[in-house]
Amino acid sequence: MPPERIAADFFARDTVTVARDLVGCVLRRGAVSARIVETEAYTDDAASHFVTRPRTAALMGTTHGVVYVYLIYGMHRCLNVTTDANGPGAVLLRAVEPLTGVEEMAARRGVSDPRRLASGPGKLACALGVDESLTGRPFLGEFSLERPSVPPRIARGPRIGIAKARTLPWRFWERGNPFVSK
DNA sequence: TGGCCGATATGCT
DNA sequence: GCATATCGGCCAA
Repeated sequence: MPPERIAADFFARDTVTVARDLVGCVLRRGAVSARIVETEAYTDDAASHFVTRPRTAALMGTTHGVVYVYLIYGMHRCLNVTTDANGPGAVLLRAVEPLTGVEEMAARRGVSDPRRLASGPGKLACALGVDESLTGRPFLGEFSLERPSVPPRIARGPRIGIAKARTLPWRFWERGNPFVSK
């Protein structure tokens, strides 16, 4: 039985549900494939770019299944996919476990330790060769996604690196997976 | 383990 | 003009 390929309506659903369901999915881009092990949901909460960057993150409110990439700290990029056909939302991809194309990711990152290739949002975007030029493109035009063959053990807790809305448990990760960010 | 700091787009005063 | 940001690498201790 072949793995189930995800279609665009996957992203039309509630943002927190999409964030949870993305954990364990296999992400592909060219020769690179990787298992998503950590995500975060952002909607219209106080930490969301839909609120703090209403102009640049407007596509959170007008689209779903679209890539949103932003620059942070002047040098790191973060990869998001917009969600929810009925309201603003996006999911931040925070960490992946490399499966194939490891040399390509290592070359982009300048490190070889697999655990350091994509165990954080900035590292992930770098390893996948993602930059701001992808913003606005259909996510499934740039990547493909497959559902997990076996359901992952998912944990949840507060999001990382934010000052506001710190109590919302909208970070999801695969429990025990060593490729989750620290 | 903890502290420091880079390098820049964005939004606010 | 200024403070800040969904971070990560390096270094001292």
